[in-house]
Amino acid sequence: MLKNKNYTMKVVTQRTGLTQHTIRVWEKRYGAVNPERTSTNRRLYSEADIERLLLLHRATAQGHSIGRIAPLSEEELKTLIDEHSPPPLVTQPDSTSPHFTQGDPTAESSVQRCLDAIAVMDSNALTRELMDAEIAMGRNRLLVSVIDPIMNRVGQMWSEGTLRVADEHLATSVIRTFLGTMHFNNRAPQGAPVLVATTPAGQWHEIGALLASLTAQSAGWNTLYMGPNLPAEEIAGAAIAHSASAVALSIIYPGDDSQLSAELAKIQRALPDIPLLIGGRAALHYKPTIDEIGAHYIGQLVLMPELLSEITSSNFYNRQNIDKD
Amino acid sequence: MLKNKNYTMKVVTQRTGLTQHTIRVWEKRYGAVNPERTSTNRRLYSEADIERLLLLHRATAQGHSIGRIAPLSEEELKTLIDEHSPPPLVTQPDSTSPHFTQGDPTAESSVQRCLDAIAVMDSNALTRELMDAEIAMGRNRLLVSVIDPIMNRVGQMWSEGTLRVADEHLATSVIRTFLGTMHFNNRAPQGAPVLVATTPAGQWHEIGALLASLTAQSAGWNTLYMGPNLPAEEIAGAAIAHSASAVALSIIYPGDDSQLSAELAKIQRALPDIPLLIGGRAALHYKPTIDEIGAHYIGQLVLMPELLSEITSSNFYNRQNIDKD
DNA sequence: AAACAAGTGTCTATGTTTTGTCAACGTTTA
DNA sequence: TAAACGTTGACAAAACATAGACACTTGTTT
Repeated sequence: MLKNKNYTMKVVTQRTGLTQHTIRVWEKRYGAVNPERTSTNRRLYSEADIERLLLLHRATAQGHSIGRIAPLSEEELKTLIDEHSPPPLVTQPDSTSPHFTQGDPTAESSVQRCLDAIAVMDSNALTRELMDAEIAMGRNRLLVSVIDPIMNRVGQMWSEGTLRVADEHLATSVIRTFLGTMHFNNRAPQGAPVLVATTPAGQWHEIGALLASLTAQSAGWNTLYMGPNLPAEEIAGAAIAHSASAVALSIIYPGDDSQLSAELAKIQRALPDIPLLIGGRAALHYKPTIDEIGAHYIGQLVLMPELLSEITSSNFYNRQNIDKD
Repeated sequence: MLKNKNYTMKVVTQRTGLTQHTIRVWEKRYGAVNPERTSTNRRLYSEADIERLLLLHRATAQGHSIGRIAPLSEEELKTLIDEHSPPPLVTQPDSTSPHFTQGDPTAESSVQRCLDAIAVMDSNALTRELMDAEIAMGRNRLLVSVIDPIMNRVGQMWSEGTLRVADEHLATSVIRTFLGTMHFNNRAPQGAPVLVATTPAGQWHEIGALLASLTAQSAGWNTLYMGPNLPAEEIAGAAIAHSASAVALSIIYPGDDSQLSAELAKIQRALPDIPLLIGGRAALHYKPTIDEIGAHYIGQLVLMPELLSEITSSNFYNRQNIDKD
């Protein structure tokens, strides 16, 4: 059951992103929550109160008016928020289109503010914006609708020459830190399946692997993030040592094709029974290799949860050629 | 049963980061701990007491009120702290380092616990240990006496083959994240000198540059960390754009000598008036180049603050003399 | 289109509670 | 004797609470 821990005002503001004033006025005007009080009249919030305020914050951030949604139950709030976020459509990065995430104005404006911060090289502002976005829209949408688009956009601008290399590096570094911090909360459920996430030798960009690891975490997996540029033997060794149920690799840079293909093949050969998930911007270049060794290509991050649940549900053992129904 | 070693007040203040006053008042007002007493009324704290105070300190730093959490058990405190995911780390008043410690048993045991965590690939334990160490010994000592030694030791064990590559990667990744999070608290004093910290092209290991950046931060500088592997033109461009007073580079991997030497020379040529600080494990390999282009070699992280203060005092532009001490 | 009303977040003013710090002064330790 | 430790009482800053005013947006009515 829920332990009735009591949280003070300050903690609630930190966890919900709302101000003291707003929280009190929501209570007074709309009865949004009914916290306990101490003998000296201080408010004491429960875990459920915080959860509820967080949901209300997200819903209002999506444009709903607090007066209408304050009486709703938490279930209703959740469906309300889910209805609004319609991401799981494949949006091919049309190189001519400036619009990336259509249909999600909250995320879109957040992405824009992040790009602005990157443009002026204000790493603190970027971090702040990411933290706000996480509170306002939750982990999944942050990953799929904010960070993934930002990285795509940055990569695109970099290849166009619109963005300085230094900007790209700064952004990558800040986001790397942010994802690493998110990653720390690895609430390990005991019997959960394990995913090993990393980057094969020669591939130094970590963001993709971190995104994969975090996505798997919120799908209930236990993940082991190993950092970038890991040789095949080490990847295989770690996967075996931790009885991984899957291995995720990110490939960003289309380097020496033959060498990387050989690495991939070596990994799969060492782990014949473990599904290998391969994604990242340059993964498409290696599609033939991926198909040949029976690995799984992940074109978009949004598609990953589905694949993960397939792995856990079915006995997905060494089925090399799965022809979809 | 463990022999309860008894610690004096002074030790406890050092290890918890709390003041004498606070510790006593927590005991008196909230019964936070109940230390033994000597026959002459001096307090004697056990290891468990210190642990408990450490937890309380961290929880209060996250916004919980001491009066409310003081009665909680240590288990409850731990879960309370863990629930708080993305907090900016505690800003430690680390100005309390007048004497440099030679033996430093606190730091040594902390290093040992970190290495243990690395050996079993427990990234959460490693992170926790680093957080404890930051609180217990402050930022400066954490960097100089814990993290720097860990990285040296890991590098050494890696080259000896005592440590698996996977371990080394995991440790690097966790520490990278930790340092990145520390880096976020960049309170910018307006007129402070600016340091650009990065890694030249071909050098992918970030830890050294991050350490340099953080060291400069606690010396009062405003720093711009740019991530690894930055081409010479970009380094120069960033330094000029932000009117940097110095540029710090970390070199870990002794790669293609001629190419890196050329990069270094190019950087110094583009920035004739800006001091170039070069450190890292492999920096010694490039000593001739460093001397030739007039850059500064930093053999040890501890030596950096001195060099920084020399730079500020000599540059000393539009600043009036200080007549008060 | 203009005017009005309601909804909503923020701010100020004022009072109470909580909490860290300090001064004063006595005792123990090195 | 100087430094470290102890107790007590007092104080100031921070955190929290309430009430009311204000500005801004939104939606409705005239």
